[in-house]
Amino acid sequence: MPVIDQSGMRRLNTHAVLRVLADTSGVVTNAELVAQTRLSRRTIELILADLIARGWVREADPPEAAAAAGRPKKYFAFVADRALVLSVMIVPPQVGAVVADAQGTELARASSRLVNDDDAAAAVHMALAVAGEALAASARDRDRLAGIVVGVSGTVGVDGVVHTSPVGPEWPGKDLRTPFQDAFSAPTSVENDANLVAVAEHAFGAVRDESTFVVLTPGNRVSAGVVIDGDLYRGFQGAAGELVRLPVSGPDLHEHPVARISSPHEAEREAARAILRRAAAGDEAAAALAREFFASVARLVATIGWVLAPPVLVVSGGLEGVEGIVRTYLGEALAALDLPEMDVRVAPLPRDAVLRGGVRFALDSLGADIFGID
Amino acid sequence: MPVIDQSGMRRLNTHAVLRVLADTSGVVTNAELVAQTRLSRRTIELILADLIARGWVREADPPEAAAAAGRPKKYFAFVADRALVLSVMIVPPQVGAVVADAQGTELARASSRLVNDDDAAAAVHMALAVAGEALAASARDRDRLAGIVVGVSGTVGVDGVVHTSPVGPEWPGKDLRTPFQDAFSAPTSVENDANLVAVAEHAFGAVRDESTFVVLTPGNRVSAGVVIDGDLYRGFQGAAGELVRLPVSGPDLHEHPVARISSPHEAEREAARAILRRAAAGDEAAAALAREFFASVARLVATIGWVLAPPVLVVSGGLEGVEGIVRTYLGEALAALDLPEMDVRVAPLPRDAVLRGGVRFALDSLGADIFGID
DNA sequence: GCATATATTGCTACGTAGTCGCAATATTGC
DNA sequence: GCAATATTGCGACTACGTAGCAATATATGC
Repeated sequence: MPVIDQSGMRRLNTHAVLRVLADTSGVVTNAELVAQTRLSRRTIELILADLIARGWVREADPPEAAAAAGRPKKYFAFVADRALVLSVMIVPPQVGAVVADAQGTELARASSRLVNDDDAAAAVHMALAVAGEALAASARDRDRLAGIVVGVSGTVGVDGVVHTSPVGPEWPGKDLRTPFQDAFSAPTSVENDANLVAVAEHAFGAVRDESTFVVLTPGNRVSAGVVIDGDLYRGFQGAAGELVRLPVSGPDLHEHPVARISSPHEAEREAARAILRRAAAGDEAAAALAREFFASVARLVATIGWVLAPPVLVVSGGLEGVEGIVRTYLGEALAALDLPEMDVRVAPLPRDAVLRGGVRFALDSLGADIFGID
Repeated sequence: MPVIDQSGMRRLNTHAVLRVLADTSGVVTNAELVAQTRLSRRTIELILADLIARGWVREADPPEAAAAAGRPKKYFAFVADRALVLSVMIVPPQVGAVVADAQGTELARASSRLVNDDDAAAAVHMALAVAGEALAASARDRDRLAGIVVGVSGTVGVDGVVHTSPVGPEWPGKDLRTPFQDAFSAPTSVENDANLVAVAEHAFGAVRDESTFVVLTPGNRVSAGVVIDGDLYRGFQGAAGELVRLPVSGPDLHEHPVARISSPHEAEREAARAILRRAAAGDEAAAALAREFFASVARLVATIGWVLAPPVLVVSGGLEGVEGIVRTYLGEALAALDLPEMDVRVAPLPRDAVLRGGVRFALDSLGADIFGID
């Protein structure tokens, strides 16, 4: 049980004020902060004075057409770029990086492509370069960097070491935390890319309204991101949701033509989508493939359902433009199975899901640390 | 984000002191409380004075042979029975109740047997009577009752209404919360019995050292209790871990003779155990049955493993006296499968697991409420 | 039995943080 | 310009935790 003294109380209340500021886009007044924090105006004033001194808040000009009788309000604005986060993606053949401020606003990005998926050292080297590029492009002081998140295919331990990888044999055992931590001197965490997709679906995707859900990306890169009460659940060695080796998938599903729907290679995704479009257009051979594939996806959904019973399950992946077809075939396949009550949603990946999820995750996991509190 | 003022700070610190007191069996001194809470002695003194006035603490006699140079210490004792919890179990044909104090010490118990498993109304009636009996036997003031937990077979919504039941068709739809809440006027929650077993394994069973684990009770009453970061995970409508309808179980597993190992009827459990003992003694027919059953259990373990990757999975159930045999057969079956890294433990049910788990769960879920704080 | 050593208590003084409320102030509307 | 008004600025107050000194109750040595 935590105990608290006056200075701890002040830290807590300062954090609450900063949270409100960070969640507000424009300028705020004293009165708004009082209403949202339930602290007295005097306390808000004192905390704001402190935050201004520490560079987190600045007095702002009143917005247009904000004139009323009485003494005019003071307006304050959050200095969002006083702290930055870096979100890096290493999903061969793609490498990317985004720099965002403490509000999650993207300030800069950079990306590149790898020539050889399995060359882990080259991939890390490229990712470091791309991250440096994005940081330079943000034109912000590097020592404002408060945290780094690296999203990568495969399972990763809390120590940032890749445990298993669908990419190639050179990846397991690779430490992805240290290079970034050393290069940019900021606390770094490494996460499975599907987990970051789940965070993205939560923050700006199909489950904005939920706090417990599973995001399933079916296909030859099948995996699931599990969020429970708003927190990612990783499992031991990050292996939660690693459904590739689940017996129900069916032994040769990974070779299935439609399974390429979740490939990181756009050409393969497009080939899979083409099959679905042909199926929808009446091609019987394509329809048979689709039924076969989604019967297997449905078995996965049922398995997750009976083990975890998430209120909501999102089927996400390379579904741009074929959501309707997916919904139809998956719905048919699900109807044939015994399922617990749950809301199965089909959604395309939010744009830049891994990188944007990484930004969100970095901000969430840094918590109060991003403000330099406790 | 929570804000806090001085009175909130005092409540928090009072709670911390109460927690230390509740976790301590004997008497404590001022100095011990200072060391454990990191509050100043003065603050401890003031909080203790308040707690004495409110009846939670009394000054106690010094323990034997506690004489040393200097002014003698003051000793304080926690008045554990200032608040009580009631743990009720309705697992036909068994009904039971335990009354415990705020430290979880059992003060009284009562139990009975039902004649007809499926008569839900009679079962509730009986459970209310048994609970009243236990309360009377505790010889404590009834208005000290701070919370009630009812453990029942099947899935239960957060509203205390049975959702699905392995017992019989009369159970789904039955509201189990209201009768107890009304009869004893205390906040009541209804939980799946396997979940309470998981809590018991955590508190005094095979996973005392873990905070994330799954407790799997295989057999015809197969179900799993999922604990994540120390908290029970229920799933939508309490359906998490409801593995009965999972395809991998195999269609006729529920009829399997060894599956009776988790029956609530002792005679059936004994019959299943007898088969395992015969198998261990060299009976080939029995061994074949055992292999068949544990192959199916192993598939369940693998499924849970790939979905959740719990660091630890406990196989629990009516295993008294046959743990070794179970370990052997399960070990063999697991070796034949592709599993994520996890620690699979075989453990007998802790004695009175459901009722004792219920007591623990009641205390945990009441949190600070049991002390009347916030 | 009395003085001394010692550890703990009882209590006062103090600093910090949140709240309350009054007077000063800057603006609009007439 | 003057009244009306909403907000600021700030002093007074209270609650809580902390620091530290003096009083106190016991054991021990002579």
